[in-house]
Amino acid sequence: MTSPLRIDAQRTHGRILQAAATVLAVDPTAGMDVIAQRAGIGRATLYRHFATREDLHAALRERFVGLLETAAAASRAQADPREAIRVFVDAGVRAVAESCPFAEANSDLEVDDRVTVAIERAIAMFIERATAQGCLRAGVDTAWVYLVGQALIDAGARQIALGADVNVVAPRVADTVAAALVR
Amino acid sequence: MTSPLRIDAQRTHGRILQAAATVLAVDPTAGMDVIAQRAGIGRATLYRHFATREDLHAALRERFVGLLETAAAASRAQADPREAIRVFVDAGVRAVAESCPFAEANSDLEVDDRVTVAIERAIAMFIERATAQGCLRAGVDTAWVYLVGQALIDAGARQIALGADVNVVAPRVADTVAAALVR
DNA sequence: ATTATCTGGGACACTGATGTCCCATTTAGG
DNA sequence: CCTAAATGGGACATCAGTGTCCCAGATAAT
Repeated sequence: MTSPLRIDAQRTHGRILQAAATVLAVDPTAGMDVIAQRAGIGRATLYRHFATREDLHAALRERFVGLLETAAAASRAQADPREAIRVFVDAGVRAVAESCPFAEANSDLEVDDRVTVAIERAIAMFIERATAQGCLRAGVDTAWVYLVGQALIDAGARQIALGADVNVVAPRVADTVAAALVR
Repeated sequence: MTSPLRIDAQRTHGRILQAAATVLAVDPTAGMDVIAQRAGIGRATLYRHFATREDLHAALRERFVGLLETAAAASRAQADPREAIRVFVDAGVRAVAESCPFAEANSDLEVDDRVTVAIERAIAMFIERATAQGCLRAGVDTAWVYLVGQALIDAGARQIALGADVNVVAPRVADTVAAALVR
């Protein structure tokens, strides 16, 4: 039906996503004009690719879901719970950093079942293995892992959007989360 | 010069601050009408007490600064670094929960020197003592303490605004931050 | 009881962000 | 080279949030 995008249009599409991710990570209320400027294109062109701010969010979210599900799978493959949480958080930081949209009034994510499902499965498996191994800190349950993980991942991703090096920040956040939850 | 407020007006003033704190903690972009409604008053009355949204922010920030400086003092009094960070974070969660929403595009706080000064002094002392005692985790510096502390304090405060019990959340956040930074 | 203060609510102007449309120009692809 | 697709940029309507004003009614203070 729809003919494939011309290659320059595909590039533009990607540039927009990238720009939106970094801009919105720092200021979730930034206007479309700011995003367009960051992407180096006109505002009208931005609207040709995403008819609505909400559409742009959806696209970002879609990319995020993919990255997150991959991360969850990689995490599951780890036998050691410490390593599992580390892998998941590391990937989570990268995912948020280049797909943004946690910040946008958390409401966005709760809408998408796939996100919560992927996260909660990963957390459940982590807790199970950590409990079996007796290294889970007292009082840590699913909700707390979720809270701590989300808070630190978001903070790390913001640093990256601000110019910090992903390969420094991501592992560091992962270590910190692991330290916070496991002894 | 200015005659003191009538007692019902004082009550209203307090109700506004309280309402603003809880509403903005959940959604920093919430409109003045939402805050007024939460406070159980009319929008016009809200503007009689705070001529500008920025004025309301300033008032919240002022309350926040006071609570934070008290917290910093209490933290300094603790000899054990673990206890010092715990005390500071616990008070920090309560301060954010009932005063100022960090979230509001972090820019707000960076403007106020007193906040950063109080925080950085507390952190510096913590790091110094923890280093002397050799219990600081590898790679933890001032910036990282700041990042981790802010992220978890904000997350905890949001839970409280959402209805969670302060006396459960605050100590828990404090323990988690301590675990994340000290071994 | 009387007055000054406080409040509720509606009407209004203003501003900034959103989304649409159009036209001239550039660029990819057959 | 030639056509269709993509872009830049400006003009425009719309809408939501902000802040102002006014008036009638309620409430505290003396």
